Amino acid sequence: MADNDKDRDYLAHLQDYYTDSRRIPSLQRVCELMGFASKTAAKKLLLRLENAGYVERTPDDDAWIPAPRFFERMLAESAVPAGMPVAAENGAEPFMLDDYVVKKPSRTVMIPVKGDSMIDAGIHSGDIAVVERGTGASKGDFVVAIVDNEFTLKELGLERGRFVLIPHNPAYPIIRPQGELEIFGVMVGLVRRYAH
Amino acid sequence: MADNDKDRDYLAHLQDYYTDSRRIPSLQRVCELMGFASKTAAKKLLLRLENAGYVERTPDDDAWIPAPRFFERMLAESAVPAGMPVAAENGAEPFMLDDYVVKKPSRTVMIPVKGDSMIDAGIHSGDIAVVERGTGASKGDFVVAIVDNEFTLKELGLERGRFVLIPHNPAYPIIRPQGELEIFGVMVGLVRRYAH
DNA sequence: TTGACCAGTGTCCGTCTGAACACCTATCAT
DNA sequence: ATGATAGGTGTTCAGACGGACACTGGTCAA
Repeated sequence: MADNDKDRDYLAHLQDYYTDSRRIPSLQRVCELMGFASKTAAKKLLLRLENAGYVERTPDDDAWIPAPRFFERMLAESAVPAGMPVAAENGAEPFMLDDYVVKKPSRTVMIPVKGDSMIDAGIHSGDIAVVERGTGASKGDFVVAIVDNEFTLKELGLERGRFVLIPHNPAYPIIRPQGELEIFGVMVGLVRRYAH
Repeated sequence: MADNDKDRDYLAHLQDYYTDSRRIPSLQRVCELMGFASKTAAKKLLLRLENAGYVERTPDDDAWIPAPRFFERMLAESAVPAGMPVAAENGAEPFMLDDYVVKKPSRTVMIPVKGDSMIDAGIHSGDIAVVERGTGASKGDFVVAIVDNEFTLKELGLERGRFVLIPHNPAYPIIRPQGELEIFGVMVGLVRRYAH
């Protein structure tokens, strides 16, 4: 009932196709992708995947669309490569990147990081900060504040009862806002991409 | 050439449809949605939206798919500073992070980072490395290698014609493998979560 | 006034699509 | 041995789909 090895491979092909084309292909294209000779095979495959929770039908029932599980990735257990590369896939559990880092989608925004004021916290220029708005910030949180009409990512500190913004880079000074400190949101995650 | 008021409204309908069905509807359904009587109107609308960068064709040119601008949302509420950095709202498209960091789903594995040997590169213990397998690694890439039957994340260096593994932490030595260097994959991304 | 432009109409047509059905053939428990 | 099950083939068929084309009616600048 669950997905066997072959279906897993088919699913991988579908996922690759989806990242390129952002849609589930037609039955004919599924045949081309998987090497099927008959559209019936493609349809049965999709039904199997639907049963396993990877794809579903639109509300109007006129097309296939990815279901949440479609975007699962494999999380390896770093401790055990166990020699064989294949084994790494065995010791892996499903993992959803977006769910991992985004808890409140409607209140979450991505903000590119500029500058190196947080470099000592492992936050580089060009990284993307995952920021949750409307959440109460407390001492020690990394927050995106609005200072001088600009976004600033800093650690929220407390100094004699007043909030201050602490950079993680000795070259930058602690910011002590005179008026009210306007906090845009709390940083809940970080995403970085390595070009290569 | 840009979008006028009416097209803006049409786009909103399309976006609503997309959040329900996660696909761009067929020309006929566009007609139903917008109240068109002729499919030609629908097609021309899509062409206009394509021109404005909201939708695009699949690589195989056999269907419409949303383009990046399709997921734009006005961040209008709450006085946003002028010249604010490009903030992509999530909400409508819950899978943006995944797109951002994963290019080849079938070959991508998430591996939790252990230890602080890459701390100077902004990679902390507990972070999750996004690793692409089967991609040729070259000097300067961050790679996951298999050393002593364990995963190791290091920079791939070249030393007198031999590959070496360079940690980004002065407390760790450069690893010079005697035999063949077994490379599991190339690090293409990083995901971190801040508990709060 | 005129003409260009553009959103939208109406219609035709080839083809791509998905549904349905009969059939084949490994695998596997009985 | 023998069914039953399940993945896959081959074929037919109605209709949905998108492309193309001629046309209409507003708007706006010349």
